[in-house]
Amino acid sequence: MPSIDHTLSALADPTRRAIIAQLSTGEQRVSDLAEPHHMSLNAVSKHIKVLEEAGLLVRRKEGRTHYLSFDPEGLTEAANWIERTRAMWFRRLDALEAALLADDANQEKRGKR
Amino acid sequence: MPSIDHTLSALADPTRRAIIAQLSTGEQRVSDLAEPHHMSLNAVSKHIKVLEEAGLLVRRKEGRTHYLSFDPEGLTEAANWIERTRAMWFRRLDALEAALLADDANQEKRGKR
DNA sequence: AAGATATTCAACCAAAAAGTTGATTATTAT
DNA sequence: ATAATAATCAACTTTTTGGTTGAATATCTT
Repeated sequence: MPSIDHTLSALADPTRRAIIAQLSTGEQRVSDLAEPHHMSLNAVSKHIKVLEEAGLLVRRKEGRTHYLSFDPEGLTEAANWIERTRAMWFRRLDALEAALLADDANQEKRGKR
Repeated sequence: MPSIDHTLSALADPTRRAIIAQLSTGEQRVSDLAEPHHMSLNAVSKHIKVLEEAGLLVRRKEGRTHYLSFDPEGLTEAANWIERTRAMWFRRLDALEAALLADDANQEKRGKR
């Protein structure tokens, strides 16, 4: 069970986000994923491992080659946290607005009196 | 201009997410934010700085005390990245499904022949 | 003017992250 | 059987991170 900590820190690295983007067209081998990045194959292999442990990638082995694909399920917890946080904020804003409106109404009354 | 890297790695720390949660009820002083965490005030002060630099918090100084509040705007870039990524995946799934349906149709034809 | 309070700055430390190179394991091709 | 290919493992280095303590700065209170 990958935690939200893992997911978010996995996503915080640009190379890893690039790898995810590379998988938009479907599964890719480790070497294919590594090719565009100017760093060793080993380094990319490690990035893949991090993404995998974060639940963002799944690996399918076929002989000596490993095929990686993106698992969107890995994103949901993080996405939910962000949306919840925004929502809590908008509730706050709404409350504020309501308070302002109530105040306006009071002003109105006082003005008419 | 805080990058998405900054935002995501800021959010990857549980203490920092907790701080954001603490701000759901409105602005708080540094010491108030620090109080529930079992670590030094200095440590929390640093976490706040990280969140601030990531564009997730804003600081208002009033005399010697600093009031922090959450800035939901800081979340949008990260939220967009995640949503875009999910969307790109669902497009892929849709394409796949379409292909399968087309295949089914072919099977159907062949069956009837 | 002193002292208390709110906060940051600076220097340090230990652990984790991101990269490297070299060796190892498995699998496939000649 | 040998050699080539696909990938990981292991050991090491450098940088970054998350924490500490102690000193400094700024403001408020008496």
